[in-house]
Amino acid sequence: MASDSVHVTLPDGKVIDLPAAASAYDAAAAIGPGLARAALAAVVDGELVDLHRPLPQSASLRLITERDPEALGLLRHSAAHVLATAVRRLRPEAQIGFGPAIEDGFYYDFGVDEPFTPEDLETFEAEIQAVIDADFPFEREVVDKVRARELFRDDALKLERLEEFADGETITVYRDGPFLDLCRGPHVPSTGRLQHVKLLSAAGAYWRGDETRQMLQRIYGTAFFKDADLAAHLERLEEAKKRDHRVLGRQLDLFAVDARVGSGLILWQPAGAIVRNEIEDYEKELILRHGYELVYTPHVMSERLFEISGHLENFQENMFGAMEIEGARYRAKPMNCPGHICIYQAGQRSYRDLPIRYAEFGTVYRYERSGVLHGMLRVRGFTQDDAHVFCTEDQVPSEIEALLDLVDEMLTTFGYPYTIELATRPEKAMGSEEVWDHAIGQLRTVLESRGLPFDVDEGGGAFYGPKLDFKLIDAIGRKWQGPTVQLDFNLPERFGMEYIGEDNERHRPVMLHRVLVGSMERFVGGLVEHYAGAFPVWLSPEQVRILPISEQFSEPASAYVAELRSQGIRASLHDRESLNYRIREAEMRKVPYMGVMGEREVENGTVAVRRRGGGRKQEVLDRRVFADQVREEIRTRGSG
RNA sequence: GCUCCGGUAGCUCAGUGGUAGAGCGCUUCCUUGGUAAGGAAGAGGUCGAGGGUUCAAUUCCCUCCCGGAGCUCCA
Repeated sequence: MASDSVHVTLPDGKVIDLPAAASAYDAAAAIGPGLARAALAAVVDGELVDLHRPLPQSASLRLITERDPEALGLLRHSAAHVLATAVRRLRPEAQIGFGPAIEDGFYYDFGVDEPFTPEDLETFEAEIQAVIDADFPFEREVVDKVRARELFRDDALKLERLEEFADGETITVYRDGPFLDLCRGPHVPSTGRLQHVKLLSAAGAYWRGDETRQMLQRIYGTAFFKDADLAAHLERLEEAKKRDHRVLGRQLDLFAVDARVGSGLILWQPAGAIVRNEIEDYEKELILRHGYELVYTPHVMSERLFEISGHLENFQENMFGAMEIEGARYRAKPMNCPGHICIYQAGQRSYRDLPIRYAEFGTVYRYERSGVLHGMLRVRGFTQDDAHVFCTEDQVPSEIEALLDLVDEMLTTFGYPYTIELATRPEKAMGSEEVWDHAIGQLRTVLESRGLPFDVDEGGGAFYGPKLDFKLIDAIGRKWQGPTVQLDFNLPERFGMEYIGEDNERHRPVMLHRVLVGSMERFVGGLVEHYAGAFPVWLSPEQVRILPISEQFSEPASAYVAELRSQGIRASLHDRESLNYRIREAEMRKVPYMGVMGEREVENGTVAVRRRGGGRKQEVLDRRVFADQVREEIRTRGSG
């Protein structure tokens, strides 16, 4: 065996020997021609690298094919380069920014004088195909800073990035055909490996995300290995569009906005108000059972309160401006916590009283920049299902545990799987690092002791404390902001909160902020998309619609509607137009149950029940049996 | 807030330098129907607001308001 040969260890433990300077591709070829064709890149000693990179003398090797989880990101990153290649061919003057792979695709930022149009995207797509057909190899080159400056002498944005490299740090560039980019890599072997690339949209994006910097034009796209996967992805986008809560909100008369009311302020129509009220009723029942007490606090409060709380100092840019009454300044509250603290301080508290758990559906107002407003999901006025737990430091872990139970029970009711994130100290924060570290440690300990998996969101905490964020996963796999639990050692300090301990001394309580749904507006907006407007029966604005075959049967039908209503079921009568028409109306209105009554039913005391989305299938039931079934479904908050 | 795109009937949208159309919805009438649109007639619009250019502006220009795709931020 020659001393300069290469030994690679494969995942299955098998060792193969190759000539010096052999690449992962050579290894693949040695294993079989099929693998050599399929290989896209390799993981060598744990690092993802190009397929044609020479291997070290001794290495562990795993070949990456399109079946591996790393493959899509790799493909899309290469697709971004192919996009830039195409754009540069057609627009040589375009400055190149960054072009990474992102969750569902990739983007590339360009500095151009004129923004791109939809027609431009079509032209670029055609050129992308040409670049793919040309099958340019992706070639990696290691360069020094001097050489890199020379290569990118006309690319101001790349030069700026270049200066951030430390002296001696490895700088790599990638070339595919005519295009050269400063890039860490790795890439697929050649542009021909890209097959199914689709450009999706173009929009402005600040250079490096900094609004004081130049605005670039970002092109978003996606890429897949299989045409069917691309088609499925585009279908998912269509599906998301169909579920858009703004569209369904209008169709189902759930909520409205009105320029006369103002941007980012929601008008809840009766149907939407029912959904919201059901959630609030459910949650009240839930939290009262879990030892909470309901409180109410004003919407407008003296500005001095927010000086004490620190909101004026830390949150002012998100607050509505002050209003002046008799020389005193008032503010719309941006959070409910100061009010709840004042209620705590309305009396002397003993350790025997703790934990105290105050809950309020508290409406808050926050200034949000106009560009971020979005339907019900991002607004300027919203109602939080807010609660604050005041307890001793010793009680924190058990309170967190109780909250984890509460969150789990609620999210299960709505059919949301979820993930947990632990968010740590942000740059702008109150309180010492020791206090923060201690608080973060407590949250971490509880999660770990329960064996719950979680991610860490560095710097994602609120200014007054670390938090646990729950992310919901909806019916089409998207993530939503869910419950949050925030630990706060700071506000009790600022307000000088106290309780009398067992030792008859004054002690400072710890405070937990928590929301379950977060904002009623956002949560209901999210639910609309989650259920695609077809709410489960307990949440449906209209639960049963009774359709007499003809007006001849309106009277018994109307009597049955009254009977259902008297049992607490939201039922209505629709007796105009043809039956076909009314069935269609009810289906489009997403009413969960339609009850048809004609001669047969009237004679037999039955109702022909058709389920939403169930087509012509019907079930003839005794009227009382049907009412009982619906009531039971409502009572158990079934997800049907 | 910034870049770009848009705002015409309640909704979805077409259209034009000479003050406007469709479908759905709404109203009325006819139809009395067995599981996703029965038929007819009618009402409904200062073409987002203000200013400018023009003999004439919904149409062209400017400013503002509102919405959308993003950037940044976030419950």
